[in-house]
Amino acid sequence: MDVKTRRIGRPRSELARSAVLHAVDDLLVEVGYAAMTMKGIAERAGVSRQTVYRWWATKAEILFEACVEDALEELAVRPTGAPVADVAAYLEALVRFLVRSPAGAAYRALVGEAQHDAAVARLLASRDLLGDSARPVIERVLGRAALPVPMDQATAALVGPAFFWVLSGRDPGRLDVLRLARRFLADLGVR
Amino acid sequence: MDVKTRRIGRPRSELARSAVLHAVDDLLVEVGYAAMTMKGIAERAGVSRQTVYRWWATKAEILFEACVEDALEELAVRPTGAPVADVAAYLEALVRFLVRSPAGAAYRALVGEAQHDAAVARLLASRDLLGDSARPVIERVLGRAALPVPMDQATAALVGPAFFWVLSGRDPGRLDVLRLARRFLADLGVR
Amino acid sequence: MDVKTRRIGRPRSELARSAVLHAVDDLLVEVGYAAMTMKGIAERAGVSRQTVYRWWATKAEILFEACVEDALEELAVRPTGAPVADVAAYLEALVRFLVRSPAGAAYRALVGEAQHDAAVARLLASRDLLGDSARPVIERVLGRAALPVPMDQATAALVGPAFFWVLSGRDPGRLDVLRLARRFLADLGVR
Amino acid sequence: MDVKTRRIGRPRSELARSAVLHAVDDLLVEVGYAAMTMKGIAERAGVSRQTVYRWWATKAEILFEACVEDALEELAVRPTGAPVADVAAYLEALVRFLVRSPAGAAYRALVGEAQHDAAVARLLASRDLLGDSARPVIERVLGRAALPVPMDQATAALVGPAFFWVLSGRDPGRLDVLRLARRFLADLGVR
DNA sequence: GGCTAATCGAGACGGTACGTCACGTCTTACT
DNA sequence: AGTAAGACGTGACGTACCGTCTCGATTAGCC
Repeated sequence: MDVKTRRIGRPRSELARSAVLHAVDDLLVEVGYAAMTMKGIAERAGVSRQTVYRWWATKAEILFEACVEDALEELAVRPTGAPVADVAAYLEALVRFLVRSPAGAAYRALVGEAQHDAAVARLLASRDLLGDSARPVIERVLGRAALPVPMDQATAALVGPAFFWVLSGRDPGRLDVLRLARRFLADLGVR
Repeated sequence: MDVKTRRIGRPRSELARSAVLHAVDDLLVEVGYAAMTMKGIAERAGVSRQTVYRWWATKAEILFEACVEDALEELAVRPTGAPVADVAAYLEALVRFLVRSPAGAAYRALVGEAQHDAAVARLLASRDLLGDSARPVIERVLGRAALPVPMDQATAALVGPAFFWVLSGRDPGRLDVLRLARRFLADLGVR
Repeated sequence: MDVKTRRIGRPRSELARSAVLHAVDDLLVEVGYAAMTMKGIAERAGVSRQTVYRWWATKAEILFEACVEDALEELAVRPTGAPVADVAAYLEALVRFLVRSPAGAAYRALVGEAQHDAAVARLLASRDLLGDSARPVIERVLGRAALPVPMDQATAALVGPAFFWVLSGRDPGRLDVLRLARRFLADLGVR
Repeated sequence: MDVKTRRIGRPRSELARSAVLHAVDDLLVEVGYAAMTMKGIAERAGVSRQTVYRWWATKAEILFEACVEDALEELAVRPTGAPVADVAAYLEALVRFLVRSPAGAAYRALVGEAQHDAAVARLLASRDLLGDSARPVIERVLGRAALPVPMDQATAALVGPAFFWVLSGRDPGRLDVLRLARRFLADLGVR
């Protein structure tokens, strides 16, 4: 540990930290974002309310910290060599993340909150989880070809339809991932 | 007046109803969704809290009622005869709606809330505002040609990228609407 | 009916009046005074709220009107000829009235309310139910003898102990009515 | 400090406690029992509503806590040596307490409430203020003589007439305290 | 081993909004 | 004019959570 960050006094309890993060994960699934309160998180974590407030200002902050690592992992797909398969696999992982994963539920909750809370919007903007996960897929299928549009336009084209499908409450099973993948590649000029 | 709609007792005050709907519109802009409370709505509307609760169970319900008509109007675009222009105009209207319009702000807030409130999700699902606005555009540019994919897939393809762009907090001015329109039409096989 | 008291318009509904008085009786027993509301009375009587308010200003007024006749009847005792028996019988009737009778419950409720509501106090003062019921008993046992104290002092001496006993929540069965009767008569100088 | 009384967490604010008790005293005099609300008490005491609810469930509980000490003090009379004078002085103190004292007003309000609220009845029964104040007077005038009746019957005989006189709204100035004292002593067989 | 300092738990504090209830008034149509 | 129906503004109810605060207890590094 860095000498500068060494501080006297009782060190922060790693137990308390992880208990809070797990409590948030659990509570999001059990009671939902709206019904999740700082008080409830503290009680569920077996930690005092003061301790929660000492380290996080809002439940959004806790949730964000709790879901970032999981999100990155769940959105990474292994390359197969076939562009269509790669893109389709990514889209499937994306839908699965948004619909099934606790981290995805947290992410959707945060996106929702960001629509009416500027602080949460800033928090989300600090880490473009979906864009960052789409970029390596796009770069891989392009190979050495040039990207005909800016990267963020490309990621929006790739991610957008699935994102809208899920967030507007449509049945995830009915999304035609393969067709979306083909369209996307055709548009990029791949194959 | 219709015999069926004749009711005994004091009739509902149209003044109170519209005052509440306007108050909700104003408050959403001024304080945002999260800080908007039933109490605040009642006070802003100059109406009793009880009256608000008599007719709406949640602020989401009020917001939904307040934004539906505006949304339909703002998302309707006049046909120009040129498919690319029509689609691009629709996308521009969609982005403008989501970003600038009070009704669009309400809609975004509701979509956000729907991510962690099943009742709001049901409310939104009862009226597919974006899908319904996209369908006539798609039908018009198709003319007599057949739609190669189910309509909801097509609307998702059209709406999704712009929807994601806005909800993920990207700069609306940097979205290449024309390119999205061309891609969409190419994919439909139009022209 | 007197020509002078004839009024134009729809005459007062006797059905509504008695329905309200009965509803008050029932509700006092079922839910108690505190939980008895004007709204509840109206609903129980099958009468509109407005009709209740038109004729009575408070639930105390209704209750008073509902209990006066019953009270007078229940507090009247038949003379036996023996002073001690007469007085004891009266005290027993008094305790029974206060403890068991619905009208007595109403009376106790009104006495209670009168302690912190001047209007109810005036209402009760307009009809000295307990004093009026004690007076004939006292006059009878006195016969032609003169009352050595003012009548209200005598009624207080007679009624007071039993009244306190019941209103202070003591067990009614443990009150020694016979002894109270003997003391009272001794003090009056009877026999 | 005693180990048992040591408590973790922030200790209860004595300021808040006494502010509430004083507020209740004041409000009873100013607005009366019925118009006294938990909200009003909190505001008058400069204390949050939650704090009031944390320590007392009803306004009756607050009132009871506020009046017990005062009542005991005001109902204690100094012995003079003369039984008639002692008893008469007690009755005068009793009437003064019930009619003039704020604590007495609180007591009357509670007795009233107890007639239609079982919880208040229990509260009052837990502390027989009037009986407890009468007992020492009775024991003193008795000296070494035996009490010919159970103590509660004796206290009822002593307290009852004055209690009834006041609670039935009669003019306190017209109560013949001296005569009541003489009758009471004669009945006990004193002198 | 004592001192300093930050953390932790517990829980009371003043606030504010919640959703409900009853209040008493009113506006309708009907009788 | 009286009535049933029912919406209206008002305001207290009791609860929940907010974010802050004051405690005592704990746990480290430093002298």
